[in-house]
Amino acid sequence: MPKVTHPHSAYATEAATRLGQLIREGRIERHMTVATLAERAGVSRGLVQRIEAGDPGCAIGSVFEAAVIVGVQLFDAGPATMSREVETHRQKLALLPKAIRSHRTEPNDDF
Amino acid sequence: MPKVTHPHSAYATEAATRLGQLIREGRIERHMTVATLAERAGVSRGLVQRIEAGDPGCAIGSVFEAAVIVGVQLFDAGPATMSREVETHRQKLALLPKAIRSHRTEPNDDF
DNA sequence: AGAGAATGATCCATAAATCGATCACATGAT
DNA sequence: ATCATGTGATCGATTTATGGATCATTCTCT
Repeated sequence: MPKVTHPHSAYATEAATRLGQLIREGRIERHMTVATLAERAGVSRGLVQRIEAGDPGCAIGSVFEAAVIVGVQLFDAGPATMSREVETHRQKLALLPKAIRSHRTEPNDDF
Repeated sequence: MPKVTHPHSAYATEAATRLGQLIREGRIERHMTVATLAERAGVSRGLVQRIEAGDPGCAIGSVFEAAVIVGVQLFDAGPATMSREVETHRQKLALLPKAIRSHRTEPNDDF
């Protein structure tokens, strides 16, 4: 009996695809070869190909690294402001509850 | 001699951290437990913890899946528009060159 | 049209991620 | 203060991703 694996939602899958597109687009704009991008990112050429294809199994660190190199902006924060952004939210998170108390009700979905 | 692995750039690392923050924030806002999010995303509780901690080794599909569930928007496209976005850019990419000719010059970085 | 290079796919070996269970501790409600 | 439970960490076993090599094809430039 084959093991059942949980499929990803369409949105998650498409988001990975979209990021792959952005990376490929950025790479081509910069006249960069797949092999060159791979070397710069410190990964193999095959992995860059899977990243650009939107393979959901790729490590997020490798994908983001490739994105940075070809100039893809992540979460509305450029390389200059990302640090500050993280620090700001570290404080915001400190104010939130550390543990969630089960109300035995359905999780709140309306935001 | 230990094998040398390529470290990620600060920006890539911080982007993973930032996404983890967004996910944790979204989860807490919805009064969702780590275990509940894990179950909904089809991954283990331990993996959700690593995702929220910003571990760069996590599969991008699992991270995005968790993000979707707690309502984190990815690449300026909500669940309703992501499909169209991908399709639009598929055509745009088709117009770009399929292979990059090495000019024997430095890759173009100014964008 | 021809040559050289980039791309994409595949295979195997190895490194790494993920799971499931378990434990100690922190947290929030009563 | 007490108690139930969420959280975070760790361990071994297993699945999976990744690297490196190779091959066929497609593309770009001359």
